[in-house]
Amino acid sequence: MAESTSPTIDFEKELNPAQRAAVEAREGAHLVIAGPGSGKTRTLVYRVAHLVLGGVAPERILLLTFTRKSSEEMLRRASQILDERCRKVAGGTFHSFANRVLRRHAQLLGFDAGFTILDRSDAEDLVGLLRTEAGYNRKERRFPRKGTILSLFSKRANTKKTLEELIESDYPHFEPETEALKELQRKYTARKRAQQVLDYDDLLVFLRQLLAEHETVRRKVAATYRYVMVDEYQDTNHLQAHIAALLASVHGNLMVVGDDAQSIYSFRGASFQNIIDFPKIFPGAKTTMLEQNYRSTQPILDFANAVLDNAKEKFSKNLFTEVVGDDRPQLITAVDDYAQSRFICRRILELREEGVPLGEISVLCRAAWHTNALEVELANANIPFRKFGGLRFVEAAHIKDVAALLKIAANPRDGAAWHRVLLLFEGVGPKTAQMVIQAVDKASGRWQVLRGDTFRGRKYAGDLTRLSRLLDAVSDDEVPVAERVEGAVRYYQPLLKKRHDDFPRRKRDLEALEGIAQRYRSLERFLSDVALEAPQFSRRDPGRDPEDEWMTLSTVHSAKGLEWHTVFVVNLNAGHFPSQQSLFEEGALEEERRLFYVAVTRAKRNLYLLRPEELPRRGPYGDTFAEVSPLLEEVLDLDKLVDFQEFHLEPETELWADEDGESGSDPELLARIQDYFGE
DNA sequence: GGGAATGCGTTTTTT
DNA sequence: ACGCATTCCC
Repeated sequence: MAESTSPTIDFEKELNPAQRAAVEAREGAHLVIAGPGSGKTRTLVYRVAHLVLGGVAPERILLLTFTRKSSEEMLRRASQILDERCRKVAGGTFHSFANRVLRRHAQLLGFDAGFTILDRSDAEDLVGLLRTEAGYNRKERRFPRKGTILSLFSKRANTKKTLEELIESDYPHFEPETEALKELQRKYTARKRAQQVLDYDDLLVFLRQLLAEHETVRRKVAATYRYVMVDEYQDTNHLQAHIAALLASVHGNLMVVGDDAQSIYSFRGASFQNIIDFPKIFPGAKTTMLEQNYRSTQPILDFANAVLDNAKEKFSKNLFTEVVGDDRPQLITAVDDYAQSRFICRRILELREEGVPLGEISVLCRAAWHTNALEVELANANIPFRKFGGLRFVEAAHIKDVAALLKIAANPRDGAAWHRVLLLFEGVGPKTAQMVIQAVDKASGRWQVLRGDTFRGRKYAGDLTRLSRLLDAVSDDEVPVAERVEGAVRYYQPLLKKRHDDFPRRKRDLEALEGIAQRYRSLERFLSDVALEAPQFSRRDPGRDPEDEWMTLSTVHSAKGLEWHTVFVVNLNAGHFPSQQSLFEEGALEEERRLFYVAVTRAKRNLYLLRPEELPRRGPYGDTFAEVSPLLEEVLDLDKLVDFQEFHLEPETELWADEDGESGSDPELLARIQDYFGE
C-alpha cells in the first residue's frame, strides 16, 4: 500500500514514551527490558521502519531473532507500516545467519562451502555410532546414552564450562567416564570435520571463531551491519552474546531486547546473565524499560506478578495495564486427565458460541505429550487444532530419509546421511553400511563405485546400483530442485511402503515436501532450511481461508511471544508442571516458575489453570502424581487472585438398564435365534 | 553379520 | 510405551 511519495509514520501517536525512546535511539548500545505484552515486537518493528525512513539502507540492518518465523513476521509488519524496503533487512536466527556467513568463508576454517548440517537426531546418531565403535556400549559399563552425551557436548559448546566441570555439576554419576567422554568428544569433532558436517552448535562456534580470529572478515561483516538488533536476549547464551558483540565491533550500534523474567532456555546454555552483563561490555549503554502491558487484563497481570514474586532473583518490573476486564483466572480442579480434557472441550464449544474464534484459543503444556489425551477428545468433539512443539514435520522418519538421499548428493562425505540411507536396504546393517561408506570414501565420494564388482553377488547389490543411479540424477545441478526432490521421493516410495503401514499419510507429507521444494533454486539452501526449520516447514499450512480455522496446542516454549484471547494451562501437578526432574534440583524450579510466568502472560482475557487431582506417572510403578503444583501452592493469597472451580463429569449413561426382578424373555424368540445361529 | 525376539531402564523444553 | 542392548537363530 506504499504510495510513491515517502510515507509518514506518526511515531508520537503510535508509541508510548518509553517505546519511542527505544525506537528513536540511533547510535550506541541500547538495552531494552520489555515485560510481556509491553509492545516489544512493536518497538522493534517501528525501529526498523524508523531507521529505514531515516535513510539507512535496509541491507545494513541486521535483526537477529529467536525463530525464523518471528523475524519474518516483524519484517512483514515493518513493510506494512512503511514500505517494501523493510523486506530487505537482514534477518533470521543466529543459526541461519551463521549458516549464511560460514558458507561464504568456509575455506578459512578448513571447510567446504558445500557442508551439510546435522540436526539434533543426526548428531545423536553420529554420537551413537562412535559410541558403539569405541565399544562403550557394554552392559558392565553404565555409559551415558547418545542423547545425554550430545547434551553434554552441546552445553560444553554453548557455555564457558569445561567438560569436566559439566560432568561434575550435571552428571556426577558419570564421573568415572570422564576420560572416555573426552575421548569421544575428540572423535566426534574429528569425524564431523572429516565428513564436512556441522551440527547446530558448530554453526555458532565456527562463526565466533571466524569473527574472532579472522580480522578482515570480522571487519567486513561488522562494517556491513550498521545497526544490529537482537530479540529475546534473555535466551541467548554466552556464545551468542559474544557473536553479537563482535558483529557490533565496528559501528557499536547494538540494541538488545529481552526480559529476564522470561528466560526459559537455560538447558541450552542460555542465561539472563547476558542481560545483566550487557552494560559491562558496553559501559555507555542506555537502558529502557517497557512496563505497560497492552495485552492482558489486570486480574491476569496480578496473578502473573504474584507468580513472579516467588522468584529468588528478580529485577525490575511490575506490570500494569489499562485493558478493561475484571474476570479473575479460574483454577479448575478435575479428577483426572480425562475430566480435564472434557472440561476444555466443553468450554471451547461455549466460547465458540460466544463468538471467540478458534484462532484465539490455545492450550499450553509443559511437555508435548501432556496433551495426548486432550487430542483424542478434541477429535471426538470435532474441534480442529494444530500442535506446536514436540515432533516436527522435518523430524519424521520418512522426511529424514528423503532428506538424507539429497544430502548425499550435496555432500557425498556426509556419513550420517549414508548410514541412514543404507540401512533402508534388506540385508544391510551397521557393519555393511560402514563397509560401503568406506568404499565410497576411498573413491573420494564418487558413488559410482557402488556399481562396481566389489558388491557383485551380494543380496543388496541391486539396491546399491539403483541408489547410485538416483544420486547421479539428483546431483545434477542443471535440473530444478523440485524435480530432484521428486526424483528422490519416487525412488523412496517402494521403501516407504515396505517400512510403514500408514504409508498413505506419510506419502502426503512427502508431497508437501515436494511443494516446498518448488520455492528453491539451490539444493544446499533447501537442505539448510530443512535443518534450520524455515517457518513454511510445518505439517499443515495455516491456510488463508477463514473457514479453515483451528485452535492451538503448544508447549510453553513454543508459545513464546504469542498471545490468545483464552489460554488453558494444563497439568498443574507436581511432576508435570513443574517437570519431575526439576522438583529436586536447585535452580531448576526457578526456571519452571519463569516458564509458568510465560504461560500465564500469554492470556489476553481468559486464563484457565487446570489441575487434575490424579495423573498417571510413567514408569513401572503405576504410581500417580497427586500433588498440586508448587508453582500454584506458593502463590500468596491465591484465593484472592483466582476463582476456584470443581469440575465433575456428568455421569455416563448406564450401559445396562438395571431393571428389578425377572424381565420376561421370549422363549420362542430365543429358540429361533438358537436355531438360526446354532448353539 | 543381520534381524527378530526379549528384557531392561526411562522420558522436558529446541535452534 | 520406547529406545537400546543382549541373545539366539538364520
